Amino acid sequence: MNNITSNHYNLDKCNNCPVRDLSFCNALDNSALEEFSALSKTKSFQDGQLIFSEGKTNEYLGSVVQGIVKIYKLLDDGRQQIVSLGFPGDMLGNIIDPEYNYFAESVGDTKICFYQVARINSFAESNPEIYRSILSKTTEQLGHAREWLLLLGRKTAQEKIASFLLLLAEHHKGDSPDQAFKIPLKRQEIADFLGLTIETVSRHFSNLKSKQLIREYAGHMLAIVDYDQLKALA
Amino acid sequence: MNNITSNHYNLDKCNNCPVRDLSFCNALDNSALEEFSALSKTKSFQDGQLIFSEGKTNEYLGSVVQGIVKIYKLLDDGRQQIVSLGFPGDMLGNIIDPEYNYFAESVGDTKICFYQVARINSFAESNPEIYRSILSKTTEQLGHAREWLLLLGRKTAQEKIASFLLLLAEHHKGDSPDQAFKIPLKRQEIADFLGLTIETVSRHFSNLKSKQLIREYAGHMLAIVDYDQLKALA
DNA sequence: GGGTGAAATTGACATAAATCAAATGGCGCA
DNA sequence: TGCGCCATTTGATTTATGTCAATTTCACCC
Repeated sequence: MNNITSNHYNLDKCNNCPVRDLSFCNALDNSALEEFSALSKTKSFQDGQLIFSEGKTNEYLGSVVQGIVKIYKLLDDGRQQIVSLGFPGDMLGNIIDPEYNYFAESVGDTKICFYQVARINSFAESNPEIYRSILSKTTEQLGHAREWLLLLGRKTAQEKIASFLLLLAEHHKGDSPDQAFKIPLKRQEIADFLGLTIETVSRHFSNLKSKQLIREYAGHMLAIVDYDQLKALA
Repeated sequence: MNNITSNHYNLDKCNNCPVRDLSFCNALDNSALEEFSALSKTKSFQDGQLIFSEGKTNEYLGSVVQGIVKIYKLLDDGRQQIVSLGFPGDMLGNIIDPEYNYFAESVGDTKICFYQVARINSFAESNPEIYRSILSKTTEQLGHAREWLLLLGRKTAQEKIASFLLLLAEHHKGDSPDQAFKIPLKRQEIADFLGLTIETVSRHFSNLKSKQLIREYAGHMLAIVDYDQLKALA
């Protein structure tokens, strides 16, 4: 990420820039959006690929175009906590801090659209409303983080799992109600997102299956059988 | 808070507005700061007093002037998680969401400076840099929230307590190194901040005391005896 | 100074989740 | 088809933290 401009990353000029469809830029009018989009470059990442690291110079602001990105923190002994999942449309990083404070890694294959922080700032001189857009995204992320504080600090393992499944379901609302979807995270990642161990995650999945609240098939396809009852557990 | 403009709250016009000294407005030049400050009103709160509630219309953005404010979320059955502590200089609330998403309550006696969100927005028409200031504060809060996600999700009770004490110590750096300070939170509040029970908090305080890493006296005065060892536990 | 009530501590015990260890399942690939 | 590698599940056991119940401490006030 810190050498995103170097050739071996093979960046594409982002012509029909994805930000157009993202609330990210909802404060910009069409011509400003055009101009801003021209500053972006998209890049593809494979499953498990590192996107940026804690401590590295914060040169780029990203926007998830496709796939899911996990943002996580590490303790010295390797304990890991995922602090955010970036879905399409979500902002990645910030334009304030001099360094990244997190690790970001691709969950499955992803496409991410990057903007140089420096360019955003100079663009903002004539289009200051860009800051309000970014503020809006950041406020949203703060809300999610605090929701998760409640989950991590006060919910039981079962409640955590139920909340997580409902969160995933939220992101498939468009598809069609009660539609099955693929669980994008491995059990270990779910554990690192919920502050649990892999075994506890597995056991509670089994519980929910035996209670017929969910159904899992064909690898990792998940169907929520009884949405209301699941919600009651969350 | 939703009737902050009504008489019985007895608001003072904030003449020498505290925001002047807060990074909150660091993007504003002097005359703009003057103008902005004139929009503010300070209000005092007593220990335990509710400042705003989840679900109420978000009409005001606050800035903590004096004392500490706890921001928390509740589950239906009363389980509580403090998601943020607001120290002097910290922003309270946001200018994006239509409603408050949290409860805010005074920890000890506090003074808070309020701005109407609507006025901030109209002020921003001629001073758009205000958005960058608020973005900066919000990004900082997001960083703290995510740091706490790591704590809640992955740290042991002992590590949580140690981290908490170091956090408090951070806010007394100015006073003088190794200076004792008053623990502003009750045990129950500490528990609700760390995702623990009051008994676990108490036991680990006792542990740390018997290990001579900290000393507590005269009610709730705390002295960190061995800073480095405490840090090693965090 | 003694009484009152809230807050904090301490003890005994229960339990949810972690840990350790095996077994099973799924999938690419020779 | 079967081997090998992960990921996942399941089981047995331990442990950190929660729960329930006294007891102690402390601030406040008459």
